[in-house]
Amino acid sequence: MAEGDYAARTRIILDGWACRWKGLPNGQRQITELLLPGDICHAHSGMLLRSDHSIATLSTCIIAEADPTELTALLKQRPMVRQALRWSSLQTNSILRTALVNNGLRQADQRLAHFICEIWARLQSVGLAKDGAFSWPLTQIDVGEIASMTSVHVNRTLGKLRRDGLITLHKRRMSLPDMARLAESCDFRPDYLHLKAELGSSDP
Amino acid sequence: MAEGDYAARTRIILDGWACRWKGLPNGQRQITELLLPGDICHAHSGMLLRSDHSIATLSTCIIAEADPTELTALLKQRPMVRQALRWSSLQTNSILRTALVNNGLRQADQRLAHFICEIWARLQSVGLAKDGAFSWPLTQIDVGEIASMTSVHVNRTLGKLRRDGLITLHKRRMSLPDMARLAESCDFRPDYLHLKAELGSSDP
DNA sequence: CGTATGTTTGAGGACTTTCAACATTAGTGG
DNA sequence: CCACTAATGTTGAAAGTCCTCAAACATACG
Repeated sequence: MAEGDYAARTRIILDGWACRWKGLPNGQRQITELLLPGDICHAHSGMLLRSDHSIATLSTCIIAEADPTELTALLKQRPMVRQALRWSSLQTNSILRTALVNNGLRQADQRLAHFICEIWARLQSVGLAKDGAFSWPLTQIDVGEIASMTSVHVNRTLGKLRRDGLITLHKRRMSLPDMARLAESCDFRPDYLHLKAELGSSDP
Repeated sequence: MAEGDYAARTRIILDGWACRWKGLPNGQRQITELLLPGDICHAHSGMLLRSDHSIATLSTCIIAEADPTELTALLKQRPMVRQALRWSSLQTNSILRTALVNNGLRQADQRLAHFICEIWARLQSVGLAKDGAFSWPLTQIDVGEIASMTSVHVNRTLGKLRRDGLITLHKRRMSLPDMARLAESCDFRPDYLHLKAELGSSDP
């Protein structure tokens, strides 16, 4: 989907990684959010807003598409589904705010560490991270466009995290030997993801 | 309102400027959004989420508070109000994404220029900017916490914009002598605010 | 009118970028 | 299955942007 398009159907990522991004006339790009398996793509249905950003896949993906009329019906009948969509929008909001803090305040090493922690937590919550290890399809260029730094500096910074024994990254696979130390190094506190506790409270 | 609080009542800013912000243990702060007159404060009602950020005023403010039960009733009866709230949430989203691009990709002068343009556009849309001039209650420290830079660098950068004849800032009043050149200097395109066109389409 | 808050300016240093070259990996077609 | 080409990763040196520290100045508030 490209910037300026009218919001398309609601989609859900079943497998693979995608992202939302915005570009500048000079060619620079900024990835604003990662879309991981289980994430909802557009919940704009019915608002007829022009999208202000683009969406792209970062790996091969399997994506489910919701039929608009059925979705509307579902939303009328099932308040919990409506609530889930609203929850998703608030979580997105919260993740965006945290990204702003992360990219704005922390410097390279802590910034990447925090980003890695977030991915870990999100994948963990959908069962895709076992023993602190998970698939990592991102190139260093991708990471640069997420963390607002050049791929060269991403490379050097990942090297530092490696030398510090905080991460192992090989063949598109990331593993975190010492999760506690990594989280502490960048003050990662997963509250902002609203993952466990709130999922429980929305059960009844 | 402070981080960790449970989301409070829905409020609307009638006059003055406020903001949402997050802090780091070392004392650094990042302002993630400005709340201008007409903006809605929390539309989280009923979700019982812990807030992941704090809210503060940046000037003296006049704020309206909505009665939770009346608001719930209103939302049931008036689909347009519900739509307006959803629209507000999407706009917030969009503004956050643009801030991420702005702070991440542009450098100091263009970054501040773009920020100033955004404020102008938002104030303009609620009738608070006449002839490209408007109230500017922010200190340079505030601006630094918005744009992720030190107040010293904000000072030097504002000086540059002044010398370039792009802004005039005196006694808490900002005016933009050459709006077109300012907007062009930072590639400001207000689409992402979804201001005019969409307000029209939600009229019927 | 004094004190706290905010602005302005200088010099030096730190982090990050840029440019460039080279090594490695992944993808494609024979 | 291998060979070849494009994409990605890695490393060095130099330059820039921005930050830190510090002090002087202006402004706002009680």
